[in-house]
Amino acid sequence: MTTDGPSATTPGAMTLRDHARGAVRDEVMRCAWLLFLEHGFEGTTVDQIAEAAGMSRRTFFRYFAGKEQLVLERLVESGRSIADELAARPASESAWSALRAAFQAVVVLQEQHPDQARPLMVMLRTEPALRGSVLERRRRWHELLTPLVTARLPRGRGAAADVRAAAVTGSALACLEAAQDAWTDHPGTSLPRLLDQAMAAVAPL
Amino acid sequence: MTTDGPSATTPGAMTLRDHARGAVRDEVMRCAWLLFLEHGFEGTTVDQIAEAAGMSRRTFFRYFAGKEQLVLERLVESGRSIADELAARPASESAWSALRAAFQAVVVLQEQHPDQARPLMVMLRTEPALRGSVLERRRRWHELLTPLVTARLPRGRGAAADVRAAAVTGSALACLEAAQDAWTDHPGTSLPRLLDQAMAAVAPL
DNA sequence: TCACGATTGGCACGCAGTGCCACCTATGGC
DNA sequence: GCCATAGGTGGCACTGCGTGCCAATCGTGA
Repeated sequence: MTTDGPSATTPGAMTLRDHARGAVRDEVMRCAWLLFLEHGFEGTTVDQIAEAAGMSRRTFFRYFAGKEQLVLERLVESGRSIADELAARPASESAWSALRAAFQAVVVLQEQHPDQARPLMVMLRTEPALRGSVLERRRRWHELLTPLVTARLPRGRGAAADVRAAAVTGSALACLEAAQDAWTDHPGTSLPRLLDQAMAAVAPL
Repeated sequence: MTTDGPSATTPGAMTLRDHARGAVRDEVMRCAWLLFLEHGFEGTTVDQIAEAAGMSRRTFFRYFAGKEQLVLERLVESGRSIADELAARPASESAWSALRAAFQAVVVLQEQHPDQARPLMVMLRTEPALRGSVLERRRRWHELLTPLVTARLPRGRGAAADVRAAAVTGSALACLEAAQDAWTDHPGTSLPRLLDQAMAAVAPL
């Protein structure tokens, strides 16, 4: 019994239980989100979430490893899509340009649903307890993307190869964050445009 | 009564109490560090730290806002020094080069005391509870450095100016982290050299 | 109908952090 | 010397998160 959802080892085998489990998870996240919007993240207790979702506190912890997981869940999903996009870019493309292109799907998705994305962004920066989750997301995306970036960099040996790919990946993610922050602060701006400006300010696209 | 140490509003007025308070804080941090090395961060309880330092649990929380603070303390200090170095660089220097130079002091200091720095780095990456602290440090450094970086960038207007400075600062910090990570993983490497490689891989120095 | 596994909920922990209050101690005025 | 005051200290109780354990329950198949 894990809290990771449908077993990742057998992706094709979605049993009836897995579907039910997924539905329950979605419902809990929906209830929790409403409470977060009303009372904030810290101001909402697990007991309240469990009650709103119609389950006991103990059962809640069988579906989610913790309260943070409710927020983290949404963030980590996009990482896979970025990695897929990056892998699909032509091999001739530079790492920086490929990363910019790989971010496009996430950025567009975010801009299409500002009513969902903006409150989330605000909450992530407002609530101190959630700052760890942001780093966690960043870390996982970094882990996912770094090997793909390595392939697009001139060959190096030893620690030099590692550090370059990590630096490029981390910088790109920093640009993404900067763009998202600016977009959150300045309503009416275009997120893809901000991302272009951010990444162009660091290295030529 | 705060937990921020000597009152920041009157930096010159170090009363006798402030000195005593500082000494106690140092001693608690020393005791805590020994326990962290032995049992890990999560494996050490506040009660153990308080007992080792010869005070009650309640009193501990009057000196530190929480257990994380014991680790965070050491990290945030360096931020001021980086900001000072950056402000002291010639105005003609590019933002990227100035940032590289501003990191030098911290990087050299870290390399001079690997026996202290390495376990800290390892702990920061190993303990999930400390990941939030890392982000917190990063965030504060970012806040400190961004305005200084803005001055070294070509003029922009509105959100464009903000996002560029934030992106450049964030990228530089990402390079620093990448270099520190590689240095932690590969004993015997030169941290300043790794930082050069990291930053050069993103933008020309 | 029975047996089996999975889910659930309740209970009791341990740990972090906080508010409140009583105690002690150092300092200064009388 | 005596007392008043302020600040440090410790104890107690409380909320909240997260976990281990166990009994009750539900669904499924034999």
